[in-house]
Formats: sequence, structure tokens, C-alpha cells
Amino acid sequence: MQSKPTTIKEIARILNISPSSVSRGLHDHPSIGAVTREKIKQLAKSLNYEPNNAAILFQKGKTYTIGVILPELSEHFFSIAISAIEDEAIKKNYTVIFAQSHDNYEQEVKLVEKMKNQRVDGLLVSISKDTSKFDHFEKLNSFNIPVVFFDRIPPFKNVHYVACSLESATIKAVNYLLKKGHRSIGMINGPNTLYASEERKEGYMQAINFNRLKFDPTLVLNCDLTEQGTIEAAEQFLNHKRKPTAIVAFNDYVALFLIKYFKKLNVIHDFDIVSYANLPIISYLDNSPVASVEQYPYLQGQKAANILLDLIHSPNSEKQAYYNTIVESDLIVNEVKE
Amino acid sequence: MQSKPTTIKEIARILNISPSSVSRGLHDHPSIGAVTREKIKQLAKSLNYEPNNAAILFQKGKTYTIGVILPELSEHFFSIAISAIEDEAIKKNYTVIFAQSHDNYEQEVKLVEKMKNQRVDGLLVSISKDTSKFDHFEKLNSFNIPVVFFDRIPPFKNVHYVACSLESATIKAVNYLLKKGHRSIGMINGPNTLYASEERKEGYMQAINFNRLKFDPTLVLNCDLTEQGTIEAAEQFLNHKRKPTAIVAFNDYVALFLIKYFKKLNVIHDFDIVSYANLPIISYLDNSPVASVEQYPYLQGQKAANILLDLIHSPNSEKQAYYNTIVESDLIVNEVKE
DNA sequence: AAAAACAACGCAAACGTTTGATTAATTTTG
DNA sequence: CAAAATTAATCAAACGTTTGCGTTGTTTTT
Repeated sequence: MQSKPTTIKEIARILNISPSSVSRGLHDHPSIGAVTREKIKQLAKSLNYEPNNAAILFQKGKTYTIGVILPELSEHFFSIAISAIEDEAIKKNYTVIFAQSHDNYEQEVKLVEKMKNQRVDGLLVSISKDTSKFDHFEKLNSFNIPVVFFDRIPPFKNVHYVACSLESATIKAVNYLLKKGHRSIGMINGPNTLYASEERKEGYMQAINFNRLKFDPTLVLNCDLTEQGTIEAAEQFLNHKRKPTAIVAFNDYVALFLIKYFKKLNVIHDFDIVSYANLPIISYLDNSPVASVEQYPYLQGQKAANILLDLIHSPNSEKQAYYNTIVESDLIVNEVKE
Repeated sequence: MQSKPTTIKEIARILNISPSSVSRGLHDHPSIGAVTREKIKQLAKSLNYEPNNAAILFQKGKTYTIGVILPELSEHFFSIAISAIEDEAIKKNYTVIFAQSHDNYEQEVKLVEKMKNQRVDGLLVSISKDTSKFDHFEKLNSFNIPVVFFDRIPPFKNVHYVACSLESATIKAVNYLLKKGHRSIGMINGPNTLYASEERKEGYMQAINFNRLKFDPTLVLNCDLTEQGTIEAAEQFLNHKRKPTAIVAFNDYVALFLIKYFKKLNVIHDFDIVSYANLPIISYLDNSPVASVEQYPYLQGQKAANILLDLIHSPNSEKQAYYNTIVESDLIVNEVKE
């Protein structure tokens, strides 16, 4: 049983026909007669013939493989997204290979290189936090490997991408809080270097302006997203001259730290918290956020994968148009607790 | 820029030497002179030469790829495990391809087939819930593709596997509860068909016996792991003649349902709950389990990957010994809440 | 001065499959 | 019945790289 796998050549030799006929027979090519075809198929089956993929890929110059590069697979958002990607890929008979950049620019560059060497048919990327140069992706053009960015996308339009509009989501969130009667709304934002921070702030401002309120810049704080940073931001809010009654947290972790801290100080009931969903069971918390911005990772992954497969199958002449897909995010209001 | 990628042949043609020399030159083969070598390398660089992986793989009959098949990537446990697998693989310059069985036996069979066709160098598998036949893995033997199972492993020893001993973990858990003074301890177990259920029950019984207590079979309930099923089990405990004061839950979901239900009934403080960790932030819950069985998914993934890479590199003569690795699980006692 | 060693490179086969062009045999058509 | 069309199969090249074995010259050893 440790013999070499059966090859087309062997089948051909045994049947005393040419390898090309065997190949064609197995593929139901019309130029092979029914009798020969059946003989071929039978022998193939009885010999446990399995096509050598490596050879086929090499021959066809196609790998039927798509690569996925993302920062951290164990983050809930990404694990859902890549799960969707795999689901879509397998439907079209593609295989998924992936690698994690661990939010490291150099690693990302290496991985892009590696994916290129693997000759993936296409690449899905969610860029790392400290990526600000994008040359490493341009090389892929000359290899005709299409790239679709998702969720964490570069700050320009002339690429394919799928992402959530956190701006409009934030508008919804702030509007919701305003409608609930809040007049001083704080925001714990991420570092200014992040595009995601920009979007959140922009949405916040838009909502405030739209409701003809005055924007108070001291109510939007930057935070390094650690527990300590969150506590510092919370402190500032507690001592604020217009102490906010609601807080928009950058993500569920920040919300978690915030809730923990406020509960310790016994002031948790003074605040309504809204967050951006990235932890599964946060709604099970006792004082969970009153609402969450849902970013539909499964849908994003699905769309990104389908766009990529589209690009792979479309002639490379159609290079003019870029898919810029925005997945609408929704504000999920948590059920009122009994 | 849409020209075909540079090949060794082309470099050879330009330099008027043979392809074999180019290949050797690029690999620093001693039989190529320093001058020629440098000329080759320079031209290669300036022409943006990238080795065609498909060709190399084909010619070497190795793919430097390991396949991973698991039930559901978006489950926290698996996302951590595969994250570890990728980390290990990339250290050894291997690529990871993966696919999800979605806990479906037929799908699993198909995927094994597919992985085989992809000629992965090795396979890591966490089997699906409704897998009870294992022939599909045996085929891999004839292709010399080693398999290492992890976490969800087949019920026999003559395979390579890495898993957690849930039995010893359960002993620890029950012992802990006994030491805390509990004398009636309930267990919400999974379906009897699961090996994991068997292990938990076995551990429970061992701990009880070891402490010279009497085992009461009505305190170990089977459950379909849904919320409804959990509630039904909870009801039984509440009406039990020896109403338990502590409950061992099959996993964090069950614990979650249980906590929710008990809180609704306002009896949450009557119970100490122990669970098997599979949700990240459960310890942030207000009435979180007093202890959790940690199964170290990262470590499991890491070990499984390393064993597989070992098997790949070791001569296939060493087929006698099987790696049966048990990762000790620990009981993590949650901090006392202030 | 002959033999041996070595350095630097080329030849050609091989890996397994696909595919355009070709051939040979048979059948259909005008 | 000759010419055209159809059927069934073969040939050979190609995909890009690696590698065992030869083949040159040149240098070193006896």
C-alpha cells in the first residue's frame, strides 16, 4: 500500500492506449468512444486513480486557490469572516490558504510575497494596523493576481474593497442616543492613526451637527484601547464639566473595561453605553451596552469572496472599474431586560 | 506589466547558459562559478524573477502545505487552535489550507478527499460530531499523508492525536467543588453519543468514588446542549430530592443558559457553577462560573502541528509508534469578586 | 609527462497532465 | 463513386524546475 499513486500514464500503459486518450476519457471528451471511455473509467476506479493536483495546477497555471491575509484569526470578527470566505470558496471549488500578519507590517509584506509565490489565483486582505505603505500589493498586478480588501482597507478608492461604513453606523448610534434624550454623549475613540477612528469621529460629528447641536471636541477622547487607557478616558468623563450620560465605546473590549470600571465605582446606571460588536456574548452581560453596531462579518467575508471569484473569472481587460462595496451596518438595540 | 512572469529558461536564454546552471546558480550550488552566479542573481533580480511554486511543487512531489479540517472555524476554540497551527507552520515554511466540515460527516469525507487531491503533505483533523466511521482517513495511508487528530479525536489509540484529558479535568473540577463543601453536585452532560460526554461522566464518577461518596446517577443528566435542553435539565435539578448546590456544565454555552435561567428564577446564588471554557469573556459575567476547565487550544494546536511536521519529516519507516499526546487541562478558579 | 583531481558548466530526462494538430478509419453526402 | 464530413484515437509539445550524469578544459599531484 506504500506504492506510488496511480498515474494517467500507467492506466494508458495497461490499456495500451495513449495518455492523452486516458485524460480525455476521464473528462468525457467527445472524441473518445463510449467503450474506451468506460474501460478507462473502470480501470481508473479499480486502481484508485486520483488526479495529481500539483501537476494539473502546474500545467494550467491556475491553482484554484485563494489566499487570505488577516491580522489575527482568533479575533472573533475575523474568524467569522474567514469562515464565510471558506464557505463561498468551496462552493466554487476553490481552496483557501491563509496566514496571519499579527498586525505587523513586515510580516504582511512577507506574506504577500509568499502568496504570490504560491501563485494564488486571488488574494483577500485585511490590512495590518501598522500598514501605511501599499507597494507590496502593487507587485501583484504584474502577476495578474486580483486583490480584494475587506474590513481593514487602504485609504484610497482605486482598489477593490468590501467594508462597513462605520461613519453611517456611528450616525445611527448617536442618533439613537439623542432620541433617548441624551444631550451630552461621550466617545472613547481609538488612536487617531486609525482610519476606523476617523470614521467614528466623523459620524459622531455629523449626527451632532444634523441635530443642530454644538460639537464639543472634549467629549471625543482618544484611547490606546487598553484597559488602563479606557479607565483614564472614563475618569475624564466623570470629571467633565458636562458629564456625559451616554458613551460610545470604540469596541466591545473598551465597553467591557468601561462597564467593569463603572460597576466598581457604582456609577454604571448613570450611563448608556453603545459599542461596536466584536465579542460574541457581550449581550449576556448584566449591564451590557444598550445598543451595538453590527458589522456583519459573515456578510462581509461572503461578499469579498464573491467579488474576488468574479475578478478571477472575468477577463483581465476589465481593469477599469473597482468594486467599492459598502456593507451597511446596523444598530442592534438590545432587548430590554426584565 | 501584464507580461508573463520571468522564468529560469528566459534568464538562461538571455545569459546564453543552460537553465540548469541558472537553477543551480540561484541555489548557490558549488559547481557554479562566482562570476556566473552573480550575473544570474543580478539578472534575476532585475527581471523580478519569482520561482514558480507550482512547478517546484510538482517536480518535487511535495507541497509544503498542511491541511486542516475542523468542524467550525468561527468557534472560539478552533479559531485559537488554527491560529496556533498557522503560527507553527509558517515557522517551518509551510502553508496552511483549511476547510470546515460544519459537523457533517459527508462533508468531512469530501474534504478529506479534496485534501488528498491537493496532495497536502499532512493533515490535521478535528472530527465532526456525527463521524463514527473512519475509513476515509485510512485511504490517506496509501498516499503517505500523515494525519494527526486534535481535540475531537477518534475513539481508538492507533492514530496520532493530541487532546485534552477531560476526564482528569473533570476530576479536578468535582474535587474542587467537594472541597468547597458541596455534597450534591449535578452535571449537565452532552449527548451520550459524544466521547466528550463519556469522559466527563467518567471523571465525575471517579472523583465521587475517590472521595468515598455514593454516586447518584440521577445527578448526571444528558442534554442536547440547546437552551431549551439546558432549562429542562435545570428544572430537574431544582425539583431533585437531593437538590444539588453545584453544577458542572458541559460547556460555557450551557453555563450561560443556566445562569440566565437561574437569574430569572432568582436562584442563581444557590448554585456554584463550573464549566468547560469555550467562550472568551465569560468570566466577565456577573454570576460567572466559579471555575472553568481550561483546555489550552493554542497549546493543542501547537503540539498537533509540531507532531505533524515531525511525521512529515521523519522517514515513513517509523510507522510503528503513535503519538498519543494528552495536554493536561487545568481548573482555572475565577477570582473572588469584590 | 602521464595520471588524477577539480572546477564550471551543459545535456537530457523527469515529474503528470492537458491540448492543438494530425492521422486513420469509417460513414455520410451530392 | 469520389469527395466531404464524422468519429476515434494518437502524437508531440508544453508548463518550469530540478538533478544525475557527462563533458570539457584547467590545475594539481605523483
